[in-house]
Amino acid sequence: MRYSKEHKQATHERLVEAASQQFRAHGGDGISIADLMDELQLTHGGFYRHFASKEDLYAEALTFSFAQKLTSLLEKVHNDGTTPPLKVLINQYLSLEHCANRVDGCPVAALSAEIARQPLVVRETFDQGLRTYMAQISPLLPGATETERTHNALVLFSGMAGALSLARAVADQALQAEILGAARELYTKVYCSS
Amino acid sequence: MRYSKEHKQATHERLVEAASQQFRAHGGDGISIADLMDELQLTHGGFYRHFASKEDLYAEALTFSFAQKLTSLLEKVHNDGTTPPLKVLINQYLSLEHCANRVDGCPVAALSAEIARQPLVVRETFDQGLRTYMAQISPLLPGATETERTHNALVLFSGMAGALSLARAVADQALQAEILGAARELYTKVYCSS
DNA sequence: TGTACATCAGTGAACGCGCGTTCACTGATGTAC
DNA sequence: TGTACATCAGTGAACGCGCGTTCACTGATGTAC
Repeated sequence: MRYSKEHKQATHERLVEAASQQFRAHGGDGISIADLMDELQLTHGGFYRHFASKEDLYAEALTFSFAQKLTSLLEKVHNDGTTPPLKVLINQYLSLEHCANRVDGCPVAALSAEIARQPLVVRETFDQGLRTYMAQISPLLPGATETERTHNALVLFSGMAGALSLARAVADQALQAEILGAARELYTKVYCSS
Repeated sequence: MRYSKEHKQATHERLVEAASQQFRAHGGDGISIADLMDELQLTHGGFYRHFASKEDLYAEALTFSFAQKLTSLLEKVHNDGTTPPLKVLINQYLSLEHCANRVDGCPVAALSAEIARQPLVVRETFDQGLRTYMAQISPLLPGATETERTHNALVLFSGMAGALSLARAVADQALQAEILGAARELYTKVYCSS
């Protein structure tokens, strides 16, 4: 073989990571396979040695996005010893920084609307990613039972994703900050009061 | 003239309404001008007698979507004399019916993610639509000042839009109902307890 | 009132472009002998 | 150890398709005389 086994795997992973970022930033229709391959300094023809279709890549990239965002969120939670974990999480999710960086942002905020229109395979991948996401977050939430904590996590995250998505859509920067601030305030009050 | 003045206006309005529904259901890239014109039983060439570009139509359709959704939400609020207005609003917004009917759904839930990637003109139209939307809804919300009520409206609506969008994305119907139910419960508790 | 002309919403072919996907080919390296 | 062959990640031209947009044209009706 021209390339080692590790080389193929590495290219595959680089593709998934690049796609994960570009899909979050521009949506599934917002970047072409040629653009992605360009980013890795490859030509578009080679794409199909790694994936059966663009949809295939989209699904893999989605899983990657969930995992990456989860890691980055929890990392900052653990690095802050003084502030309550959930408060760190909320402040980080609803920050101007997260709002500006769609590339590394939460896939729920960036993609849930378009995923509703995707084929079943993609939507099932989404379910799986969401469930893992929620399972890792729910321990930080109030609630007597796991069901209750998961429900709280689902509502908090869908709510924050909605606020983030709205803030990103809005043209007026003052309104953008207002949305994020108001959401931060309310979710902190509701979930961090205990 | 071949057609009366009213005829042109009528075609224009039919186009905006059809586009408003199709954009909400399929996203801005999800339907073509030819599809839209087909729906009105016209040919695609005539489109440019009514709009300078697809983007132009998108902006007009967005304004229409806000107005239509606002009307339909408030209508049901006023038709229910017994239940508290805000509770009617929440139950309606987070219903399985709204979840299933993207065509007549809230533009925030369907389009905010993609509007973040639209040109400034469209985003400014979105701002305007959102402000009107919020101004009409805020009187139903708790809060001592108008600012406080508007903040509450922004957080409630972005939160509900996020929950709706997530429920639509999810493949598992049980999870879908769980998300809507949990969100209904929390928002009712938080905003309707007074 | 009747006639010639102007208007313009709508028609449908055409253009240019980008996209997802296919395919014959390349050539460095692994493997068989 | 050295040589011939097989492999397959990556190349780049090509295909077919759908899309937004343009444009010369149509023809029913409004308007000028």
